[in-house]
Amino acid sequence: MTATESRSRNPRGEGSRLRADIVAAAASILDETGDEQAVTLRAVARQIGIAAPSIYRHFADRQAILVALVGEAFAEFEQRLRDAAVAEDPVVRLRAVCDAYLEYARSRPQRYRVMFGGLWSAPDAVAAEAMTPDAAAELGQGALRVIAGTLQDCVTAGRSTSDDPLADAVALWLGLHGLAHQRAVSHAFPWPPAIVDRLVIPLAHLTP
Amino acid sequence: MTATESRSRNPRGEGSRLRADIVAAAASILDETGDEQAVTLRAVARQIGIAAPSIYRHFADRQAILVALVGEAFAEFEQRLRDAAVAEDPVVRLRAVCDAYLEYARSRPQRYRVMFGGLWSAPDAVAAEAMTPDAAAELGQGALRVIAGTLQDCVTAGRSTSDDPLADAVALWLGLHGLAHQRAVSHAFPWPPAIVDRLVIPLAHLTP
DNA sequence: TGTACATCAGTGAACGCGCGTTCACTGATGTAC
DNA sequence: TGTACATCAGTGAACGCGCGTTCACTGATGTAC
Repeated sequence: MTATESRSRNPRGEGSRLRADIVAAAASILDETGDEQAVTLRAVARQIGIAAPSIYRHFADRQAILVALVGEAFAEFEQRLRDAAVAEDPVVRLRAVCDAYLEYARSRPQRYRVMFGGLWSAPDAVAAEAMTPDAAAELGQGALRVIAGTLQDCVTAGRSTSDDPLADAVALWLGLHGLAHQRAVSHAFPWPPAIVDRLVIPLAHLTP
Repeated sequence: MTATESRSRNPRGEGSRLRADIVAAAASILDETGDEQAVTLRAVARQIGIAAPSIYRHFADRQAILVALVGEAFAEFEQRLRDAAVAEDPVVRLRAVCDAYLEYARSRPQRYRVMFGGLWSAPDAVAAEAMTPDAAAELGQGALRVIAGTLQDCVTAGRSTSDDPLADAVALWLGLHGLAHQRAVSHAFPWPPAIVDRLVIPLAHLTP
């Protein structure tokens, strides 16, 4: 969290490197403190070792940093799901996607919380045009499409009895989200054994 | 949000009325702004029409107000679920409990978000002894017990094939929580029809 | 090859703000004698 | 019945703090001529 002090100015034309550093610092502060309010311009600047006003060259305001952070996080998240969907067997593939989903949330609980935490429902963000309602609605849809596609494959292969894979993908996602979110939030919850199976198998209508 | 100004001092021995007013004001600020950071001592004091330091007679600090607010909210929440569990038929009863759960979250989305939002996972709250880890873990367990009891009744009546009603109650709760939380957070999500059925029926293993 | 100049990345000081909290206090009201 | 006093509910001014943001700036580096 302390400034590195060793930072030297970027060469000309590569000033946008600082932009990446800012987003990375914001992510690291968020992961460490677990509090999006702790991601202040000054905290970010301290961590990188720059003066706070330097941020304005790259972001319009504080909110814009968080918007960029969440955008990148969703892209990485979706990629993890895609990378997990490799097995031949569609049921194995679906289970791997679900595990990747939960593993992402477990490895970055605070980031997950903010991604799905309604940063966007706050009047501020949208009103300040940091993010359009359309863009906000699109976030996470990519991840949902991965789940829906894999579930569709299970149905096609006769391994799921879902009568509406798209709708059931939403239900399955809600179950995963409930678990991921509750895990991110509570350290002491007494989870029953095989809780993931108890969500995935019925929600995906997998046949034995 | 503006001060009433008409408030007059409580009679002797009933100073604790102000305590209730403080919690109510905090709840109203939270519901209106959707931001727990907006629940400041000064905002609460403004809303009630008192001076900010008057709060210290009733609460040790800012965090204590939020702890009291969440405690009351959970008690009310649990009562709603109990009140909903009246039907003779256990499946109807279970469905009514689930509907009451979702209705509570829909009517008080911001309060729901904070209740389950990990106010407690933040180092601050527990470290500041505003709340013990045990007390934090107990929150929401009452609501879970209502769901588990009703699901058990469904099994006993031969209307659910769950092999472990307590574990499946957790799974069902996670599904409800995922839906309630996502609804609280996103205004624009394209919900498929009958999403509640798609969660409750499979997670509770209800038989047709 | 030299030089004036434009561009770029980033700085340091300062602003006004709302906040949590502390402090010594005020003034009404009940109670002991 | 009167009165001194303790208790109680709440106040007003002030503190130091970290914040987002603005402003005029610095100094290195590439480029046009």
